[in-house]
Amino acid sequence: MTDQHPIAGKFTGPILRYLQAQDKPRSAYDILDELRDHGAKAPMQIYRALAKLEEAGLAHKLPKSNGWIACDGHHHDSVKQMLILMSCQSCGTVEEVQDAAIQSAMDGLMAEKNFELPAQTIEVDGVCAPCKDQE
Amino acid sequence: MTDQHPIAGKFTGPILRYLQAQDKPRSAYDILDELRDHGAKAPMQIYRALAKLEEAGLAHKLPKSNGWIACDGHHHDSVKQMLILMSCQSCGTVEEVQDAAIQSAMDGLMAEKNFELPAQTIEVDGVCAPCKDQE
DNA sequence: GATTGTTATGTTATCACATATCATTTTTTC
DNA sequence: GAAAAAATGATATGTGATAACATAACAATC
Repeated sequence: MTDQHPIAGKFTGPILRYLQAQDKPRSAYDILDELRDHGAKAPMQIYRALAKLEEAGLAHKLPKSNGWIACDGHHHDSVKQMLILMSCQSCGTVEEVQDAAIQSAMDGLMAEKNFELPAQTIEVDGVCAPCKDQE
Repeated sequence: MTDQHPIAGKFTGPILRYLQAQDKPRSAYDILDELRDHGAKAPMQIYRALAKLEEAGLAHKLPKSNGWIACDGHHHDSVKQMLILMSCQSCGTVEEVQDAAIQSAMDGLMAEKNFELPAQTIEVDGVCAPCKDQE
């Protein structure tokens, strides 16, 4: 594979590279502005490409704050495992984690409630270790 | 307590009663339309009142889907405990839960990451037991 | 009771995020 | 290479949220 962005679509590659170069989430409209010189003109073009990237697991959407990030590269079990995005309110960075203990507790609760839960991405907003320590 | 809506503000009472009468979340603009005859004219009036209700623990915002619900009346530990809103994609109902096992797993992860996490409201979207069973 | 500070409320305008819809182009498939 | 299907382009609009400023209500102090 010589191509770093093997997802179909005119904008998927540029978007992915742009997101990978960022150290914090970007909005669809940020991306749109960035890709003007690639021919992007309307939000839909960006949202369509982002949907493909997300489906491929190459990008994640922050469900609360509407931003988008490139996946950190670790494999996620997108079928069953909840993906937790730890977002720092101070510096803006986002760390991706999947955690067996949380997963197991969540599975237990959902079984108890007889609630059918597909894989989720949840966002938690706090203060990351470096920001916390430098206070 | 004789007053069912002891929060200051012209719209907090009517909003709370409206939300309590609903069986699914309503948007701020739904509420605005509903409260026209109480004198509401602009979104800010609703958002301000909702912020007060939320701070008082009488209403919750669904962080993903932007809706608002009245609290179900159970006491929530709003200081430390994560509130999970289980939202049914089929019928729209929302169940509020706080779960010790999930809390403990989450606390463990946050301690491990040295991530400071204030109380969170998270929304998970699935299919509730009644909807699941009647399929 | 006039002045000042403070909080609550009203109002306009605008920003930000997301999608519906339809036209056009490209690709696929027969 | 024509018909069907999928992708893309482009316009318009729907939806959620807040900035910014104006006014009113209230309380405290002089």
